[in-house]
Amino acid sequence: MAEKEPAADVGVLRARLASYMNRRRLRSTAQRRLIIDTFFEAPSHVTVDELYARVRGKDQKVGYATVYRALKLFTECGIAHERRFRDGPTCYEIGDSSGDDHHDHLICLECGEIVEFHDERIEALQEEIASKLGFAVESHRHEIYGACRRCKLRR
Amino acid sequence: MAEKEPAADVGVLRARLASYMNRRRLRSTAQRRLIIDTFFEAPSHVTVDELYARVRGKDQKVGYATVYRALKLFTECGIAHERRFRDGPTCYEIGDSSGDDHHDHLICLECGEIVEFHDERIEALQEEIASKLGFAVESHRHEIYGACRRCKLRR
DNA sequence: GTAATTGCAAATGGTTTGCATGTAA
DNA sequence: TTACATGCAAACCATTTGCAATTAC
Repeated sequence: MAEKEPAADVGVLRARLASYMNRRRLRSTAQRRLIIDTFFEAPSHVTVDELYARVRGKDQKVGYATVYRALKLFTECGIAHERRFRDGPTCYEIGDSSGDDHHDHLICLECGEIVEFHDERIEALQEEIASKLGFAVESHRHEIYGACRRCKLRR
Repeated sequence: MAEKEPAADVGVLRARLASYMNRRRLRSTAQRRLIIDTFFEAPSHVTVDELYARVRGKDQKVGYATVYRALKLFTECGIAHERRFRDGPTCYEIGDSSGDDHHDHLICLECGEIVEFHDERIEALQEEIASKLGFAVESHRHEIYGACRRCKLRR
């Protein structure tokens, strides 16, 4: 898994966070700056523990709760998304800068690799099914579990 | 939500449980019989708390852990399935007697109603997407959240 | 009689919160 | 100066487990 893919436009995400914090009169502290920088450097899906470990690697004094609170803040302002796959721990993914970044996930059951996908045909079928059953779709979650290429070959 | 839909063939489910218990030399106790009967009478998706309350309604002495352990047993032998929607509590659904009962869910965000669906076209698209990305599909989870007919009208 | 089962209470694991202290604005 | 933020420990919640007593077989 690459440490850093093209990277959603980090500048836009920083701006969105800044604007949200401004509106709410929240403060820019050393810890928050450290956590946000660390979050952007990390792989696109991190657990709280992983992020906490990375943050602690740079500053031993940051508390666990602070990382939790920061991730909650990032989630609220839309620069991060909470994901809970299977029974695994909650992980956070860096949000797309467009603000409309819906996608679904393929998860490798062996190595944990996560690949994103988006397919309009499936989206359309969902709408069709929902309306047939009388539902108005608001959101959805679609996860496919299996073995990634590498793990398939390894066997 | 109906208390009881046509009901997956309860007899078959009971037989599957019995056979599983036989194989493992597990015992038929009053508590287990009570819990299984209560589970079959309940709506098709119940949380542990709901089931526990129903069981307690019939026998004050049954412990919480016993209900948990029974549900774990039902899940292991395939007559029940664990589902975790959104952040809500884990709920258990009565398994289909056929043993091959894959389906996905539409969940009403207002009243919690759960409707099941299955669509071969989506299944096929999943396979297509996965194989394009090098994955061998093992299972999936697909949940659509929105407003059910009744809740849409109520607004 | 032996091993599985139960009920209780205590332990667990992940997450949140209260509060005194620290600090950005 | 005055909220907001932090770090810690304690609280929380859902779930699991250890154990002595009970019960099915």
